[in-house]
Amino acid sequence: MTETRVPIPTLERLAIYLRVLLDAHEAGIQTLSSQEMEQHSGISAAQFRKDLSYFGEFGKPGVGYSVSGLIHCIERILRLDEEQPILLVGAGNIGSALVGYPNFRAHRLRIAAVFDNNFVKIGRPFGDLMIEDIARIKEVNAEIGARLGIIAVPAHAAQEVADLLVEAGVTGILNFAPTILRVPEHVHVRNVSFLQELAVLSYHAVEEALCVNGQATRGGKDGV
Amino acid sequence: MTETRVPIPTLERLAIYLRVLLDAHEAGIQTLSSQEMEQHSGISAAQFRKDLSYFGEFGKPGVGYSVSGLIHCIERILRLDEEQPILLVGAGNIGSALVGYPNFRAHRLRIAAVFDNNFVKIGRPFGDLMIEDIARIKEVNAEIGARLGIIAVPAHAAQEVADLLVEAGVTGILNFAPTILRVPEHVHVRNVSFLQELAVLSYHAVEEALCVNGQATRGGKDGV
DNA sequence: GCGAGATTGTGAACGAGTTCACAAGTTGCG
DNA sequence: CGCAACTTGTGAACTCGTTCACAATCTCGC
Repeated sequence: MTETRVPIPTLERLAIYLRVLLDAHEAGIQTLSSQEMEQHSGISAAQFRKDLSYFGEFGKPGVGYSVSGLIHCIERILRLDEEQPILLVGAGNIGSALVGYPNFRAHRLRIAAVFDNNFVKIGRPFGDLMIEDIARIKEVNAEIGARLGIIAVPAHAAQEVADLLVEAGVTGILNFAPTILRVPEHVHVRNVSFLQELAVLSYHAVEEALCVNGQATRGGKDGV
Repeated sequence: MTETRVPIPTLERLAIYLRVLLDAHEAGIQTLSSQEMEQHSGISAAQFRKDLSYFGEFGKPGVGYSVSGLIHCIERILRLDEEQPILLVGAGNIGSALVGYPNFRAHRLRIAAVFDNNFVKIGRPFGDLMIEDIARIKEVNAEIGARLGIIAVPAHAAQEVADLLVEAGVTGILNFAPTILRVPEHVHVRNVSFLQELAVLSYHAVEEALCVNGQATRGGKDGV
């Protein structure tokens, strides 16, 4: 148990490995080598071994990794070995998609409560939950004890919601609003931005199109 | 992947700069220094200048950057200077959230068509579009000419949809399905995975909780 | 017009994360 | 048992992106 800092990319990949392992388990496969993981995940065998080495030794030389054993280990590492309750703020389009997202269950993630500030929405059903008043978030989380929160509100309200989540005891925030959140040192934020993703693709997609035409890749007008 | 002269993190940040600039423009600010950008974006001034330096010189020493001028330049770099049509595949929860996402317009991204394979859904209205048969995607895109596609279907159907998108002429894919897509060399894929993001947060959130019992916390900046 | 103050653009130093390469461990078979 | 075929775990080399530091450039006030 060497207490080295784990790179964030490593954590991101752990989730990918876990998905591949769950698929393999489903398919009845009992053992997997790093080589096979490379084929299924697109991540190099060396990278896979290195990533795991941050946490310990899980494989057997000459054999590979026990699928069910490694599933268990990664789940423990990612704290997915027991149910993680999540607070969702924002009962709009994105919130709606999230409560209906079927893949959470396999990772023991569960949206435990939904909040909004729109008094028309408060009290209405949302998935199999009921929309609660954002003003009651601290009170509600005193019972739930969630450490994770999701912000799915318009940008102008995001910072205020973040403050409320932190106050309610949340230490990890998944932010769908296009804003930089300011949070205390001990709180972690990850942003999901469709626009950002599409912008990067937009750059490449058209770049590719220009390359195909044998044109210069910079500055010129694209011929119609 | 093709040769990447510009680092991908740089492209991701360009989208952030653009957002800050649009806000500043809205607020009537006409000039911005890299220092001020740092305060608004959380990205270091040096990083900001370095990022821009990949594409040319946009600022004036002693003054800073013209807000409207830089907006225009970044839009051109990201190919957001004229409307980008997008094909959306999957008229489920996520697709629904996407067509209702209000922030696309500011970036001139427009979902131009929605496809599904469920014959019950085909022909029904979806936002201000009508759901079309996935079988007709190539035919439809012959008119639209979209280079970007979004996959918002269950994992088991994602690869098939990717193949269809590529065949229809798409060169950039935003993938919401938890699967590794295999695509030709010239096609770029970006994956959006709620589970992955939450898994990373889960690790940190509980880690923090454990650290509270005696250990110092370590500040982490998350990419945006 | 000129010096003071501000800010950019960028080569160079640095560092985090990836890839490499190989010793050490495991299995199976003759 | 001993050798051949595999596979892991990991220090070391390397790559790529970030940070630093400073010359060059620009504006403003006097």
